Amino acid sequence: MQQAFYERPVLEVARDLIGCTVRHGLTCGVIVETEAYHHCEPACHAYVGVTPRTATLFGPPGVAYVYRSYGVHAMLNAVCERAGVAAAVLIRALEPVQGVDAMAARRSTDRIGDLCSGPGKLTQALAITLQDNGRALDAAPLVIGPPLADRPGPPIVTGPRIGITKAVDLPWRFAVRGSPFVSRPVPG
DNA sequence: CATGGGATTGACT
DNA sequence: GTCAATCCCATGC
Repeated sequence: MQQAFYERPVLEVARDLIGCTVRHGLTCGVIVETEAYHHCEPACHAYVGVTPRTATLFGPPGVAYVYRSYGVHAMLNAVCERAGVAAAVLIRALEPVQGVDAMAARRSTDRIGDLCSGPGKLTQALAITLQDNGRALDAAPLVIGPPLADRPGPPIVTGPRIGITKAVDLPWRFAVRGSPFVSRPVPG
């Protein structure tokens, strides 16, 4: 996926990333759930402006923004829109495709539906860490690629974002309708 | 320099 | 359903 793909309105990118693949090392999965964030709304980390933490978000598109949540989990985002505009798509869930054994070992479970069904789960399953922050998303070891050739475009549903306390009503969450691999069902 | 708050998860009642 | 773990960083003194 080239930089021009990410240098667009973040809501378009969030929708278009559904069905794309995320690969880290030997593990790979298909994106089934995303959320969009933009510095114009208070749920976004970059709402406060440029800081050491948010510098990645204000930088060029097509790179990873990885941060630690609740002191425990790493969260993977794809930086979008032109440099100077902070926006990103949070990758919230994957359908495991390749390296399932490695994912199961890292996650300490064999249940396929529990390997990548959440933003903290998928980074653990794919071994994505804060070391990946700022890394380009079009070259090894961390690559977001186009949808697999043998897969039709899935039906997509939208809804409010999960786990936030501000701007809770914006319908900026996207997911594959009926997918068993999403973190939580989309209302409606 | 001290403090408070998370874009969550898993274990437990 | 409740709740603790745990750490980075933004903010304020």
